[in-house]
Amino acid sequence: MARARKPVVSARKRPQQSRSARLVAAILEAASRVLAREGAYRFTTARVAEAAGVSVGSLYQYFPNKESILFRLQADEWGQTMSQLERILSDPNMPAQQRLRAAVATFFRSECDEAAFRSALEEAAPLYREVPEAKAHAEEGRQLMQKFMRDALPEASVRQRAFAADLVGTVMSAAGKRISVQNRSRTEVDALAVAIGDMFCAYLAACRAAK
Amino acid sequence: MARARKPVVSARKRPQQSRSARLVAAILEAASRVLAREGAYRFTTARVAEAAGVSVGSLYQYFPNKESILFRLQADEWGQTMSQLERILSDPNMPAQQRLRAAVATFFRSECDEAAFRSALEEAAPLYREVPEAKAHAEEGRQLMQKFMRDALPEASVRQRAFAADLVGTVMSAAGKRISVQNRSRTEVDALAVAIGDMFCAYLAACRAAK
DNA sequence: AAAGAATACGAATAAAAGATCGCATTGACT
DNA sequence: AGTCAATGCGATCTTTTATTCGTATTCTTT
Repeated sequence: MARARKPVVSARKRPQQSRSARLVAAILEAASRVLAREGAYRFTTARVAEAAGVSVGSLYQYFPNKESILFRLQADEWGQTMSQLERILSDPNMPAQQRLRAAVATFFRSECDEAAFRSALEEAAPLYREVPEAKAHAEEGRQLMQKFMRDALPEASVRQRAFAADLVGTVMSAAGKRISVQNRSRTEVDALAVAIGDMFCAYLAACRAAK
Repeated sequence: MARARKPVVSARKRPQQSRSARLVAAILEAASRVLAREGAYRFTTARVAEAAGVSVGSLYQYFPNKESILFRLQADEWGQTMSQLERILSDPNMPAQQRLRAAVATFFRSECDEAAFRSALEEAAPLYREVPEAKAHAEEGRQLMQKFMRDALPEASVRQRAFAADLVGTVMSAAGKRISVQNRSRTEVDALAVAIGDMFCAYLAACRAAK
């Protein structure tokens, strides 16, 4: 499963004038359209440039390679999702269980709403998964879930909490991605979100009871 | 996310002599090695032919295109996994809950044991997902899980059983795939399998109780 | 061993894709 | 207006990839 070259995704040049900032924005917007429409295997710099109404050369002024565009899309998406989930999972005005249910529902709904884009981004993951920045994201997600578990399983050991966080995080993320691939109706997705939220809560309740 | 050409994976020619049967076997074995080693994006007919010690031309005698090789690998894998799960989930000597736990454990373990191959096969899914044969597989999986639910939720309506089957099937399959990507230790995977089995059982118990 | 079918070969073709570079254009600043 | 840096362009080069086709080899059957 080894990818050949060492991965580079850091920006080649920083846009300084407003037109170049607009250009970068146009590229990213076009890239997400191309990705959603064509899928990861047909995502090419030429197609992105054309969709953005820009030349390939301009594209390569600000992105060192096509992986860096994909990674950028992923990073932006990740940032939004994470801040959303962080807000929900840390909300002090709700009991932990309710927060978890809300997080699942929100996450699933966002996966469903942009299903084509999200599932193509997942398809493209092998192209950027190896870069260090991507691993940092995964770590960030783990942290967030562990922090939540301090509220959900206050009596549990650190080790137990880490395990529960891993379990819930893995299942939630994997199921969410799967849902984006299957592109289902909102109704179905909402029902699954409720059921999976219930499952998590039942699991956590059992953990607390086993104490 | 549209794939361009209409997909064809049916065999071009049937091997008649023993040497050609061996050739096809060598190609498939080499293909799984290449896929595991290089990943889906670097899976090429040239690399497969070389790994098999065979010429590209020979490869194209029996496979119409590279997608058909990937699909064949997937179909073989699927067949094995399905018959394994079918045996476990239909075992009349075990209570339903225990069967489900065993199924999860077996599935996760198999995903873990050939992690590189399985996760690359998943990466390659967009290349063959559209062919009708692949959809038949998904349907087969659904049927199996619904059949199991007749034992697990005997009092439930068909609709409820279908939903439970969908939920359990989706989560199990998605989590299993995710696990193959993360390539974890057997110990970790077994622990996750137990926990997810517990979650499913708790969910089913709750379904029965809600009756 | 001769003949015909099956099989294997791999150089060759064509298409696609990634990335670059020299030149043209634009903007900022004096 | 003039100058210089930043920006934008797209033809072009190189590599990779999928697939084919004419020919050589091997098997089977007589």
